[in-house]
Amino acid sequence: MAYRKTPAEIRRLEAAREHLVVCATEVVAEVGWAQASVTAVADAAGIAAGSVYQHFSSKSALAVEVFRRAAQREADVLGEVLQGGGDPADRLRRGVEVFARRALENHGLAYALLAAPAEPAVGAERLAFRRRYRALFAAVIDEGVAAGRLPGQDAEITAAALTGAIGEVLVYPLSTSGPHDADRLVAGLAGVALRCAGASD
Amino acid sequence: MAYRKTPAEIRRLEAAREHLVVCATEVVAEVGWAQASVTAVADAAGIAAGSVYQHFSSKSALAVEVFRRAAQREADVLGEVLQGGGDPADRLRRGVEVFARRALENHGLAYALLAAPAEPAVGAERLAFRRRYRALFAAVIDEGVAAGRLPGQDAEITAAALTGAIGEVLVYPLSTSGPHDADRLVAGLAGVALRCAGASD
DNA sequence: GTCTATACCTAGATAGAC
DNA sequence: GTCTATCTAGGTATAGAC
Repeated sequence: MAYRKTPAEIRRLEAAREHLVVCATEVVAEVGWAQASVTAVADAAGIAAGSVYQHFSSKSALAVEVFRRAAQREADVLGEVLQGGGDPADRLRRGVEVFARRALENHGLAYALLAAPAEPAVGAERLAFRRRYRALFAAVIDEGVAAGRLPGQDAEITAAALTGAIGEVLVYPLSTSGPHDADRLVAGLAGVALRCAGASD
Repeated sequence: MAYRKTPAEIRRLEAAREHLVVCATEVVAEVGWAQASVTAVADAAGIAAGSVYQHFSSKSALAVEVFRRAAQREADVLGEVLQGGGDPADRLRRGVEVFARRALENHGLAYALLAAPAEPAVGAERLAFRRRYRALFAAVIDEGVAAGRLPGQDAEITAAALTGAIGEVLVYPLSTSGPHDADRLVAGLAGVALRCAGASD
């Protein structure tokens, strides 16, 4: 019994934890938070329910980790597009398009992140990330206003409205497995988002 | 023991049920769905937990009734304003203003209706009512487009965006008890809603 | 019809064998 | 470290006295 963990042990543990998070994410994407019990997640990862507690102190802690990972990826992608160069209104359009496309391509996970019923800890995380999305939108709107490309407005309110609008427009398609015309939806959403910010085009 | 209930008995029963619904609504507005256990609700109504089942077959049934009553009131008020006469864009603005004011005046309940974590049955009801709000908005937008007052657009998408935008803009103020500048918020929200629909003004 | 007391179920968390 | 088996808590729903 080593006094401290060997590098190999550490790596193996981290890999196990990683595997657990990935499997849990898949379960959540498929059945939602409410049905993603510790047992279900452990089964998916091929370990015993009790072993989950080797990696996370509680079910909530695992759920929060799952949420953060996935939401962070989307925030990164959105930020990348919104903070690029060129016309702010154009960046806004592309940001909305990219966000919507990714959500539609991965409905289960997107629905879980945006709207699915979840325990309080995940709900709090969701609020936090919505604030981050909002901040990203607010920044590009402020730029557009400063550049005279968008009319004067309260960027915080517009950004919140954008966040809510995108979520709501996506939720119905996301919550059904039936086919929907993605192109039409994405174009319509981008249009309404631009109008929201007052882009003339 | 009467063969069938006397009118007085019926009235008393309905009053008791009514009282239960009202008290449950207050509890939900104060502590949210998750904390509104049968015990808590019964305590608030001044009856025993078991007696709740004299009026509702399950906790879910009671929760759904509470949600429906409150959401219906808002839908009625919103419909009243949106379906009045005069300029469609003007009606849209007033509808948003009225909805937002009422929500801000009654944050607890509004937050419960719009966003608070809830059991699946209530979640389903929430989706249903959002579709109704959306339909109300879509109707006035279609009118505005037909009258040439609003630019051509997919009214369903715009209506969904409005529903989401209003909810999101209100959620943050609603979830905090701290003071916020209601007038500024309402004006900003009305502005973004009009832009959303493409109203030039 | 309403109360008290309790049965029961679900799901998270833990203990101890291996 | 991981599994099996179990404990526990919280909350819905029910049974039986009054």
